[in-house]
Amino acid sequence: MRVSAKADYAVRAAAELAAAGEEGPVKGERLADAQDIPLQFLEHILLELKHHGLIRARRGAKGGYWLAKPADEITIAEIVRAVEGPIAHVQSTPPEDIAYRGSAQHLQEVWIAVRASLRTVLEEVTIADLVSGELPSVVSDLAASPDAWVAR
Amino acid sequence: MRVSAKADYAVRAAAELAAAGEEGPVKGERLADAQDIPLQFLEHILLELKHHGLIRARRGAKGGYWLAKPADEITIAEIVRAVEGPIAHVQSTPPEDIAYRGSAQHLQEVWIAVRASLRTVLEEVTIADLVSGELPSVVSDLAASPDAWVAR
DNA sequence: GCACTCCTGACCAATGAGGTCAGGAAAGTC
DNA sequence: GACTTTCCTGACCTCATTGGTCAGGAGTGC
Repeated sequence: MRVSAKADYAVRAAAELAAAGEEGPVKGERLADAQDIPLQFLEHILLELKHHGLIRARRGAKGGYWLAKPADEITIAEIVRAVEGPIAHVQSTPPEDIAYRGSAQHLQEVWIAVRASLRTVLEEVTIADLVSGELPSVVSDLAASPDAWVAR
Repeated sequence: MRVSAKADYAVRAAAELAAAGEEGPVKGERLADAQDIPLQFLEHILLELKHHGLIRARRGAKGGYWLAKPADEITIAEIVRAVEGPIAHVQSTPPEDIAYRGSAQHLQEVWIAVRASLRTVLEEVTIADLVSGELPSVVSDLAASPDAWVAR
């Protein structure tokens, strides 16, 4: 139930690419500097994003990375899945494939609801939303409650 | 973003205890059998739940475990926190303590919303709800959508 | 005294997290 | 063609976590 450094880094790098927009390929080093991410680690992450078709790259002088799609067509969920794998799996199996016995019968519905609630946030926010700061209302409503900001 | 075996096991054991109700202490072995959980592993988990004040136990013949509070006062969130630690931390720090730079400024709100959405499910469902199958409407609504049951 | 059951710490193998290092392979420049 | 730049890739490293097992100690009830 935690967010890994990799996922956090990947989203931040994507945001930086979106902000760069049409100004041509952005070097890995610039992304690393802008977001304070270890360069060599970031390169591995960018490679994964590339393999999943979310970004593209060119080598050599004038080389760098750019988004493979418009920023408003890339969701945070896609990025998280690319680097962390499936969301909200239980013991590494998807919740719809689990059968519970006895008193735990209905636990499956709970894990399904957990995944669904994560999706309502992660699949709703695009990189463009993130950069502009205009988050979908589902999300800004959740983040607006003072309760959401306190630890438990 | 995954649910560990420990959390899954812990919730299932708690459900079994709730179902046993007033019939006195339940042996670890019976819980393990009923929910198909490795006994020795389960014992460690039950110990953690006990240390967090969620269950109680007595040794010896006629010994066993029982819930420390009424089942409708124990939420799934409490159980998950007891065995997995804080929910939705980013790189092991709570989202409210992270400061993002540049284009990632608003990422903090996103992670806060992620945590809030998890809480709306996990803090709403009690062990009593789970056993009875009458889940809160927030949760059953989420689980009712066919969309929630398909992988991505 | 004895059986029963929980309690606890030590241990273990496999995996993931969070990186670093070294070199190779394209792309552009002179 | 040589050189520089930048991405690409695999190997490696340390440490913590996951998902357990094992062995024994300590209460409890009869």
